[in-house]
Amino acid sequence: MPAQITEEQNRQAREELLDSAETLFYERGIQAVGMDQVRVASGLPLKRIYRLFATKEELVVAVLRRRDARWRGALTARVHAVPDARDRVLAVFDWLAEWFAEPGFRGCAWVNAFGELGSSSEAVLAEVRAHKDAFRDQVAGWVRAAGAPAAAEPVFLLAEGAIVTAGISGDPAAARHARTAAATLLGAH
Amino acid sequence: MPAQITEEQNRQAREELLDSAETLFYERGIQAVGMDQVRVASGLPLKRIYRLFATKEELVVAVLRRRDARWRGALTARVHAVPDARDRVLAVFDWLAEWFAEPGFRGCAWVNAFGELGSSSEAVLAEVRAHKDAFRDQVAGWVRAAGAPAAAEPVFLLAEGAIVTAGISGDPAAARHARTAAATLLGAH
DNA sequence: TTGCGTCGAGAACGATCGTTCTCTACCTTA
DNA sequence: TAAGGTAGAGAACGATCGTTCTCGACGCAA
Repeated sequence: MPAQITEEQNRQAREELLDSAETLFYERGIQAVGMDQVRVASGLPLKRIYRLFATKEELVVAVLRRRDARWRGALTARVHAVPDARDRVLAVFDWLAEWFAEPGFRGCAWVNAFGELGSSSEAVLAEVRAHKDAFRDQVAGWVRAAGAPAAAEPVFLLAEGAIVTAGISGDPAAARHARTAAATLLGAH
Repeated sequence: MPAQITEEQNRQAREELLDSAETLFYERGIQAVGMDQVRVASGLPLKRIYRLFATKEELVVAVLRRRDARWRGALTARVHAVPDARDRVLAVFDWLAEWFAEPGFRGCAWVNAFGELGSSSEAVLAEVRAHKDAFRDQVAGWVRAAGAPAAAEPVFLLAEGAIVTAGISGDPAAARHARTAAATLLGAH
């Protein structure tokens, strides 16, 4: 064991830290999780955690940013596996349905973060808005490619409504209803 | 001033307390507001606050419950002022648009509460679910009356999506987009 | 081998939280 | 008028928070 910590070790510790923090924050809420619980879950000394992220707020932002990349990346992969442009839009809701059915699904991490910190942390608010804008742009691109540009915003709103509703009610059926409505808005085939 | 507090005084103090707490909770978030700030804003002694509500959680639930009655009451009044069944459904989105444009609009108080306390307070979670179920039932009733029962859930999802989107982005335009989509889902006139 | 610098483990700090307690004043009733 | 009980004001309590500091251990350069 070297006395100096290598760059590679830092990257690995960073990932483990983000893994632990993301799980805890999503399960229990951000404010409900203390840095000491993050320390226990990650197995990293508090000192090391604070060397990687100067404040809890920075850690929260990093968690959200990495989750955004993974979440939208998975969505894109799933959608791009579908050839037909119209079916691609509907695949968004199929993907949402699977997400809703996952054990431990607790709604949208960004909406939850907004509810917790949107009014007290500018950095978190900016991260939440960046994620939503990016998601909206993705959806809009696929809807336009399906030849129904006017449906872009409504389809995005249906997705948002389904996510928040499934999160609160715990019922994944919202994805099905949103999918049907999206199909209607895209126009008859 | 009597030494004993009358029932009427208790009711009035309760309302003032709920007014102050609701404003603070909505503006800054529930966890971010201490009971001492509630005391200052309401002008009531801490002792009296705790005689009206045994815990902060009880106060939060009472705030949400009263807000639900007022919020859905205002919505109903606005919708019932419209005679045509189809226009009634669209009036929901007109009402939302006005709400979004109000200064200090910060999204859905129940969704925000869910994000903050949904995982740690059973009572708050139940209150949030009760509100969303009631709102969904209202919307569904109006949509069915407009002769498009299949559109009930999609219209509800559009409303939810518009609320959460307007809250995060700060842009009231979501109501307009949702309204247009709802009109389409209700069928051509 | 001897310092030097950085590490991990965990105590400690100051602030703040929800909640309760103390104490004084005053109204009510006999 | 005297006694009793309840009010308000605010200190106090114990817990917990994010963050920092202490301290002993250990790898590395000289």
